[in-house]
Amino acid sequence: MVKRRRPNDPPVDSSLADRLGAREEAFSTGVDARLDPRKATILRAVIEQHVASGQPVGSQHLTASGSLHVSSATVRNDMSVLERDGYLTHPHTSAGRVPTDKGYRFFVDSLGPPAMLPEPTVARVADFFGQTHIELERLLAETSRLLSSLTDYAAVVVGPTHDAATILSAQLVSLGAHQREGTDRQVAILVLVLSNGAIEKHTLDLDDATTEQHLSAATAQLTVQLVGRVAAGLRLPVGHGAMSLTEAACSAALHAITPVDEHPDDVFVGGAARLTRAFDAVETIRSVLSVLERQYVVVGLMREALGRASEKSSGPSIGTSIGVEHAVFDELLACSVVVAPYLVDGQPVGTVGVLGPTRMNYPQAMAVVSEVSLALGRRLSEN
Amino acid sequence: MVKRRRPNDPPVDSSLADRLGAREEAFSTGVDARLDPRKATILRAVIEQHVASGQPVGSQHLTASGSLHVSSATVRNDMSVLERDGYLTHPHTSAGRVPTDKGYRFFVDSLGPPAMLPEPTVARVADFFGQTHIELERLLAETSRLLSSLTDYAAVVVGPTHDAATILSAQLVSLGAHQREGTDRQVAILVLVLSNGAIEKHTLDLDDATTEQHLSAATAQLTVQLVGRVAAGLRLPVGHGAMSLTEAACSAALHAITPVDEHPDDVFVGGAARLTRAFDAVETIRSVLSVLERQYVVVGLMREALGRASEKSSGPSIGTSIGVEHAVFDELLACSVVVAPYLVDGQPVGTVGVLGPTRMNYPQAMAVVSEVSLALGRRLSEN
DNA sequence: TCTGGCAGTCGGTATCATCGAGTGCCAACA
DNA sequence: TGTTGGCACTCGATGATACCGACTGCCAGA
Repeated sequence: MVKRRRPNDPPVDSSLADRLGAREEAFSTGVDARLDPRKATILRAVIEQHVASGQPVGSQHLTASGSLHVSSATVRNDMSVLERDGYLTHPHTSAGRVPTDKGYRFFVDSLGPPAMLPEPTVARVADFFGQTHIELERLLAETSRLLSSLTDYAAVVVGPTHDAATILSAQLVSLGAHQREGTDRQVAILVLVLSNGAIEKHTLDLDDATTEQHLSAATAQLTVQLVGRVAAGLRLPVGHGAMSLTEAACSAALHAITPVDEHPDDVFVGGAARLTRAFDAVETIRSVLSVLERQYVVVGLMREALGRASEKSSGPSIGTSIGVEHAVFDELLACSVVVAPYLVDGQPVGTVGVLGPTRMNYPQAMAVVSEVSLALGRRLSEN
Repeated sequence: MVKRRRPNDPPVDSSLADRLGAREEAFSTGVDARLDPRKATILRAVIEQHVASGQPVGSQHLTASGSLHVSSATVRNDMSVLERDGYLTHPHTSAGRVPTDKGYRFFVDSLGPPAMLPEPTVARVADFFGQTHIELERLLAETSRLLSSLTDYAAVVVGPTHDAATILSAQLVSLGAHQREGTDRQVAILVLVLSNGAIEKHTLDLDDATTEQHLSAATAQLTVQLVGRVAAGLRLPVGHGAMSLTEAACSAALHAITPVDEHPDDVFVGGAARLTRAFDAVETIRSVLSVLERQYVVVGLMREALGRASEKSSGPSIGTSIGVEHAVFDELLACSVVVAPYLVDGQPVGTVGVLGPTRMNYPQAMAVVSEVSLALGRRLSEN
């Protein structure tokens, strides 16, 4: 029964109160004074225990686990304050405490720079990205698997934007003629190769019997007009009257590289099956999985989480979004997201992230996401 | 209490016994005489009820549902024979009967040609494939969603093989030089456009500083050597000594269009989240979902099921694989698969299918798969 | 060969008592 | 004022028990 108290690490993000004040409406009492050191420690301990065990944690458990040198009664008092302030709840009277989303948010914001990953993990990441060159698409898909396997949550990789990429090649290829609604039509496909290794395509519907000669002429024109230009700089040629073949192709090119909702950036979701372990209610599993099947929603979610990125002093910026914070996606109320952008030549071009239960091992997830985003960026910067 | 008996439809696939004999080892009693009409009717009724309700079905329920004009005692007797012969089981003494995989197999084999689909379903399929042209990949992905939404099971679409397709264009594009392990290397990407609308790509690692001139020369040579040729006819040029750039590119082309295990045909899995409703054990859900994430396994499963296709007189051949029949994939013991090839210009080039619980609505699933495979084939044959 | 009747089986559900982890509060104390 | 030990109270989880009902299996009679 040692009763020594020790001064605990007190770093509390001062913007926390503001950021959460607007969000957690159920809690409007103005008591947003930053937590005192011991309460912060207790909150952290509750979260760590709860994440590890999945069970509500009681005051006895906490004091028994050692690092806290106060009596269980004191812990109880502090916990009830933490509950009043919205950081904890308990499912019923005689149960232990469970962190709220606000509690997790505090926890995440009070984390320092990402912890060191265990050596084997670092090695796996290095091995993975040290592989001989593979297709961009495949690389991204495999990256999502890697992330998922390292964290045991579902992982998302959003492919690089084409903004900074230059067009290396443009080609119009005829797929041949076919009959449609009585008239002869012809379908051609425009293939663009971009400097980031992506290949984008778009079909064109040609309304008259365009000859091969027309197509190769158009391809030549396209080569002049497009190759070497930065993808983001593409503009629609101002057409006067009917569009020429080249103009139509330019417009198709623009479509091909512009992500829209129905044709989003490439998104790779890996390890979704792992989420079955993360939740106990089957209905939750179902709704989360079906959200993950809608790519544009996933992209939106990643963007949302990235917007919440902390501007830490060192290391990459890591975004987190916890439960109610992305309440727009109400199927994901029980989920948290940890994302990081990856940089090619210093510019953020895409994101990687994991999606798991709010009861997530944040430090580990953040460390892994950070490591993988750095490694992926490095890899893509190579050429 | 009407006691009139009526002669029921007796078509029993005579090859059934042989096909199952080798498979269901737990059942070796030689009693493989085809089922008498009433037992067949009872079996069918049990299956239909069980599929509809999910519950074991008892003799009373069957007689109450009307179409069976015998007493429950008679049904009981028949059911116990059906159980002895391996078509039914019951989970415990005081429970009703549940079909075995062998029971489902009998049921499926005794089905006639696919039933007519309800008008709205037919309309949805027609609408879907009547859309203006979209990208091949997108079309296939959306097709898997359509299938899934129509059946409420997970759906799989395997993209068309390139065997019959001709090469429309081949192009080598440099992605620029980069440093790797001290030496200067260069990466180029070979892009093939095939007549079926597919675009295949493969990266080449060039070990010396190849110039743009070399690449365009090689592209010209490739165009001569490859364009117009049938993809299946590609052969590796017999190299004497070091490979020339063109030879290397040809070899890359071969790789690009040859599906191997690590680089399978395009596979699109849609609606996997729907499987959460199909099983009650979370562990089953998890293992099935994680199998669906391994594309090459899915391809193998589809192939297996397609090999089991019935050679019915009319309509497309529909393959089914039920539980133990694909015991190789032991995670899928609780699953059944219904697949059909789709034909382009009369040739089967790919498959569509659904994967659901063995307790599946086979007639409906088969009708939908059949309809969609026909429609997809028609659509792809258009150009 | 079919049928009605009846005994027997056994899982599912409801009820009830018990247990114990955990809280909240209070008085005492540093 | 903040901390602590003690104590009453709450309430879900667990386990025992009984009951119900849906089924089967069997048998004797039509």
